[in-house]
Amino acid sequence: MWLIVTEKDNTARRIAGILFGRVKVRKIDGVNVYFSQDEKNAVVGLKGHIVELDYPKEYNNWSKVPLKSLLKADLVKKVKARNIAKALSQLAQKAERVTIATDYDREGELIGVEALEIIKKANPSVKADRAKYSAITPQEIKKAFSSTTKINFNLAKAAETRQIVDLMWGALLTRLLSLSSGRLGKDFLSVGRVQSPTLRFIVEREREIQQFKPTPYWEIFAEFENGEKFSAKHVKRFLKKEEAEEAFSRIGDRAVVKKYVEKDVSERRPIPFNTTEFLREAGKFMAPDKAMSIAENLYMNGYISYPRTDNTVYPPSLNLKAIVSKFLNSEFKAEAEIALSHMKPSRGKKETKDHPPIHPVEVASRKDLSKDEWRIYELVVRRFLATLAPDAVWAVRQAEIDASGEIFKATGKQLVNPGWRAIYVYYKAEESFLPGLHEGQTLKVLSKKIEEKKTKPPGRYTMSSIIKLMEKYNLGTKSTRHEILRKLYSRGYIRGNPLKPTEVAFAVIDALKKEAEVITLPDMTAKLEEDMDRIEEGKQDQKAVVNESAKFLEEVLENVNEEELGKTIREGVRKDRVVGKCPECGNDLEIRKARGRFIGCTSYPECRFTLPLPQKGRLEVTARKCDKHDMSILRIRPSKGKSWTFCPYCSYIEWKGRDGQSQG
DNA sequence: GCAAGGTC
Repeated sequence: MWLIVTEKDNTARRIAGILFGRVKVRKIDGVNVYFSQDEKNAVVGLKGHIVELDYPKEYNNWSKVPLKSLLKADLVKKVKARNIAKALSQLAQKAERVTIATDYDREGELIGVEALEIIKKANPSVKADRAKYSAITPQEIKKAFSSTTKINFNLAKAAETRQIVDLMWGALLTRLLSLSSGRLGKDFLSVGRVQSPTLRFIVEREREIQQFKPTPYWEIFAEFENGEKFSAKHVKRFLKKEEAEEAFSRIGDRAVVKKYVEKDVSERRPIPFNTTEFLREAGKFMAPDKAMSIAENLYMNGYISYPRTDNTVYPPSLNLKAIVSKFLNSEFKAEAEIALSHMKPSRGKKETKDHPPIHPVEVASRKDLSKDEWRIYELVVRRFLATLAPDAVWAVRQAEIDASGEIFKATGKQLVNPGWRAIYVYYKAEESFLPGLHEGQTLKVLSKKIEEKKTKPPGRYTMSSIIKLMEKYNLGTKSTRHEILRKLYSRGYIRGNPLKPTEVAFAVIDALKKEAEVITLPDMTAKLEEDMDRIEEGKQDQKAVVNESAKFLEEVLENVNEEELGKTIREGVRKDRVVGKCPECGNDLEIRKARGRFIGCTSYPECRFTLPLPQKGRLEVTARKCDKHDMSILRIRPSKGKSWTFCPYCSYIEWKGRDGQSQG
């Protein structure tokens, strides 16, 4: 038998369809296997990595295992998907040839080799080869399977090295920080090659905001008239009040048009969606992890294409016109017609061969989908149609006006041909008015005003802007970035959106910068990429790369002052428990634990002010404050049901009020 | 109970 192994069930099914025509599906150990009619060929799909690298059981007790021993431990491969491993072993016994047809990239090569190792154990004499394809189309698949190559074990080795290095650094530093600060169990503090640099970006932005000193400046505005009224802004930003006032007083009641231009400016249609762009846009109304899971669902149900892609260029094999035509019989009829009138696809900078940009594949109707699913589906449809539509055209007018030597600028923008904007309705077209003028024309100055403003600190990152930043620095992959963010939330490192780091996050980043700064920098990923390339080329071996990491980490352990490290982190943890100021003595109020949890004053026993707290459910301090009491809003996440938020002081007052009534 | 990477 010829056995073909793909990265996931879905591609197994499609490849079997292309290669065999008619397919017999049978479940082996609960796993779909796609056979040809004569059962001489079979395709089976994995679930990505089916084995996981880990420390042996003896290393499980964090408190008892010396950290140093983690550096010398032999890692083991634990089977994660037991049923798939069993199915592979069974199929292997009947197979004389196995073709690895996982994704054509580094991680895919390792995923394939993992499966091959299980197969070889069951049948050592099986012959193995590799099929490489970059699109699941009949031509491409047939070509790949008629011209298979050798398995690239060096490439798999490179991916495995990444796993070892990530685990080693992650486990050692995670345990070091958690142990020294006493944050054990579910409260542990994680460290990693991707999450820590990401967190550092967030922490450093917050520090910039905290240290920001607003400086005042002055701007001058004026209203002019040539029959029609319009306003304009002085070209200069004044840093001194006196200068602004001098300029202001010079402006008389007449002005002259110095320059005037009218032109049509076209605004390019948006580029096709890759995962990052998609999550960024969905981020306007939905959290990225939710948007991602909905997109996966829509994909599984055949409404949209594969949502994990870096590609922003439609491949020529994609029949765009056929897809657009489907929407002529849908509520997007008008939009589809605009696209069909043009049909010139835009293209982004990134072109990869793995998957096409995200696009709809089937027409859905509103009643087939939940409300959120529909919003995501609609976004994908509108984006797709917009990428094929004509550019938008704006009529732009620009004027420079001289008012007694003071120069003002005014612009008018009017959308004359909406093009793609009629389809992609997520950006508002902001129009502004300027009447037609001509150079040398005299204007009346109707009014003038001077405004004091202040420079503003940079904004916090949002979920979508941080994902964009991660992409820029090559941190994580299209499939993991949103999960890294989720991790930062669940570790209590960040709160809210825009992202606000907690005090623990500050403490963790400060501690890491002092003890092992490389783990907080994107450079580490860059260096690892270089090492992996060299391993793939056969110029570097795994051991050398792993030893280099071990040596560095050993030095960290030798130089670290655990007591001091623990102290800084514990101080951060303490600050995160502070919810506001005590109304009786003005000291910090914090979440405390005695028999149950409650809010108490830090100057206890001098001050005995307390507030009650619900005893059940996970308690979180949110980034928001109550307007009335300047106290942090708290959130309870019950084990079942929806989470809810409250101000501890407000709800205490309310509760006391009700109590008073029942007694009186 | 640790990482990041696949996939669900």
